[in-house]
Amino acid sequence: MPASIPTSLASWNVNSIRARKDRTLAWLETYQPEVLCLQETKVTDDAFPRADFEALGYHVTTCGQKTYNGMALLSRTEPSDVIRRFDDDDAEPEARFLSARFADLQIICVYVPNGQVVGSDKYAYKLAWLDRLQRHLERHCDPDQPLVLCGDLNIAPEDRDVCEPAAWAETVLCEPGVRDAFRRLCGWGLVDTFRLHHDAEKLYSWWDYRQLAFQKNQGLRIDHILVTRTLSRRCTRVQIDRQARKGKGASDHAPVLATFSNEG
DNA sequence: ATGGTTGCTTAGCAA
Repeated sequence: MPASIPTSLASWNVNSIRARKDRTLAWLETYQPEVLCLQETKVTDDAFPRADFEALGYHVTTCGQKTYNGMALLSRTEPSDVIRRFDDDDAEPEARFLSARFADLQIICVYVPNGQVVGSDKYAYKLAWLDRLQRHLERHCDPDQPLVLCGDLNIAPEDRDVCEPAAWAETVLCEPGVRDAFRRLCGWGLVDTFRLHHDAEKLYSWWDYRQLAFQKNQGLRIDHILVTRTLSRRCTRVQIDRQARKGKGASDHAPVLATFSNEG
């Protein structure tokens, strides 16, 4: 078993790293994952509060922009082969794709476009973006090698991932087009680690700030850790940390944490 | 009831 396989890896849409810095630092100290993939950092690379995370012993790899989107990879070891934005388009204005290598392990962190409303220009962009992600995997990655694709996919893959499936069915998080895209990613060779360990369970990773959605548990599971076969065999546990969504000053997303063993 | 909440940036957008 390669030594580079992390014992644990997490993904969290923090909805601004500057607004969530203290919560993120505290969470890291508690769970101490090998890698934490952040989305919606909402900050340019030069303004990312990297020193605070480096002080905890993490390398900080950012792919940010002003105001919107943005990701960061916090990791115990330093990555190589960092790719920011799809490498087939240097002009891509939105920071939504960050890929890095840790020895023989490839990690791709994504913040998939939300899409706003089915039928809108933004929704067409979401579907096109998901196609580009699929193409990236097909052209540049190997499903037989250790690879993690994680982040805010803005897709609830099945009805069991949705509080009220009928009410959400025609929204940008659930309608058939995005669920097809999710299935195509899995068809390439990815496994939804959460469903390895939670079958019929309805657990969510995002709750709207409005209408007391969290208190009423009106959520959806749209944040995912997908892995190739060689890693799914070693995935021993996946948790969604609801605790982190609680209280004033929380992100509207909870972190997802996957644990791996070195035994295959 | 087309609302409501949050963050960034400062009235409006995105989620």
